[in-house]
Amino acid sequence: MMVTVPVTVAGLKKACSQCNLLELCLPFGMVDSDIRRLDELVGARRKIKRQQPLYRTSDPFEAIYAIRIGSFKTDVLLEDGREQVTGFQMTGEILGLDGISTELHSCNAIALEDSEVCVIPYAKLEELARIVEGLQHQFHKVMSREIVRDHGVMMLLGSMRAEERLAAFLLNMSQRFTARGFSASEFHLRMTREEIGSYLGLKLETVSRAFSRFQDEGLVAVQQKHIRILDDSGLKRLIQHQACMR
Amino acid sequence: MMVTVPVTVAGLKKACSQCNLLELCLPFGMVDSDIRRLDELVGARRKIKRQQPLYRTSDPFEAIYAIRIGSFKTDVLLEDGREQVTGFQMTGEILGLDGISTELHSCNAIALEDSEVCVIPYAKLEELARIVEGLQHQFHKVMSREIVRDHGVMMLLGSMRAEERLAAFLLNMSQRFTARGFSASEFHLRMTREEIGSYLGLKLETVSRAFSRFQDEGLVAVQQKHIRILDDSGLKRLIQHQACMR
DNA sequence: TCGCGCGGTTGATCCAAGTCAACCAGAAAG
DNA sequence: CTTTCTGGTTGACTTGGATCAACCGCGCGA
Repeated sequence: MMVTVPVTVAGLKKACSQCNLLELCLPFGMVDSDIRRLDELVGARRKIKRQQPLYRTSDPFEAIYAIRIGSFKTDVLLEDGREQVTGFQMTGEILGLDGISTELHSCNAIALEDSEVCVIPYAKLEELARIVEGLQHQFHKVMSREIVRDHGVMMLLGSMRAEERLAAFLLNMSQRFTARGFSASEFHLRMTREEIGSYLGLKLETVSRAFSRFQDEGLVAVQQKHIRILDDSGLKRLIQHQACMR
Repeated sequence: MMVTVPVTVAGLKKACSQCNLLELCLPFGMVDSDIRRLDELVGARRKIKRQQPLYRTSDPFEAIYAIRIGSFKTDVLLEDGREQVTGFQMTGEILGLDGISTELHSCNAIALEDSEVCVIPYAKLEELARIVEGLQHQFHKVMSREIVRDHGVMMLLGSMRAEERLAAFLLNMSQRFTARGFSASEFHLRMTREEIGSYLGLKLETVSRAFSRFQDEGLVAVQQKHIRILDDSGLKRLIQHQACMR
């Protein structure tokens, strides 16, 4: 059943220049005068309720989205129902880049909690990027960063064992929470064990067991979705521990 | 030991407009008049001998590369020596996009055979993309396509079993050879079993065994690197066969 | 307040892929 | 022509993570 998602066509100017997500989002690294020109770019904001899609596979592509509030997962589905979570996105991160290539979205973007995004109409973005050099450059960096991130996930999926994957995941989350001004050592995961498992190429039981083992070893304190990292360097060591076996 | 790679600073104009790779490469979908403007973009060509790097992790990023002749692999290395092959690239495909985000390359690009690339200085590309709308759009599509491709690999690594991964790999190679005017059913792989394994998140023995099983089942004829696909739809079926188990 | 259901944990067992090891074939070097 | 080396195949055995199943506990709605 298709639910129409409320669209706030707020005539709000100053979308970017007054946003405190600046240094995490598309405008990062742009000069103030250029950022002011971005304000005209963000046409509207859109609220997405928990578990609802921002877009779905094969939806026509018209815009990319900057997360203002909340968080998302992206996933691809195989015909037989298998799901692969391809990423988790937090405030300031950009969603929808997958759609540019075919002008259809190639994955689903689902809100992990009640969220809000800035809608950036793609045609407008290209137009403005031709005029504002800083925007062009930043946009390319955002896409490139996504490619680099994906390579990291491939490394994770292709070459690491279960505990290494989870350790890498936790350190990555910690680092991203830090960048947003939250605690590096204590945070709340928005996704289920199953979603973490899908992202890491593991079953939820394996994720759960790895969490328990980390807890036993005093690396983290886990209470459901609430995580406290007790031994950051222990987790880091875990990722490279293979070194001694070669 | 660092080997200086020969750089042909050919003053050859008409780089793109006379290239028969057109419809596979960056200019795909651009109008003729725009393509002619691309000619000034391709500064030089560069030959890379088999096994030699086009660029390496943490090399400064200055240009992206279009493959004219030959093929490459890209990989990332972990401190402990583990290698993850992140992709195999053929003629017309673009290398180096990973470098835009940090202005340092984040992977190694190694020639699988004696190869030649067109060097596209990145600063020049951005400049021209601001003027030539078609170029801008194409370039974005190329980056987006890379992101979508990466998501496919994640699906492969995260959710598929060994034989499914190899089947998907073979079908993908077949499809890309076809696009280049070669036979869809008979081709020569340029990479070793170990490289295929690294790409697919498997050990070379597992790759070898899967090849043998495919051969036994009459799906393909394998003779070292020479592959003949005998039952294309059998391979396709294999990828989705999980459906019946749900 | 109680009961229900979803998400999470834990245990027992199984199996796909990894590991280790021997061997083979073709290409390159002497 | 023989030797060597690299890449590939195959077999025997091991193992990490999947599977199956029971159970727990928190949060929510009646």
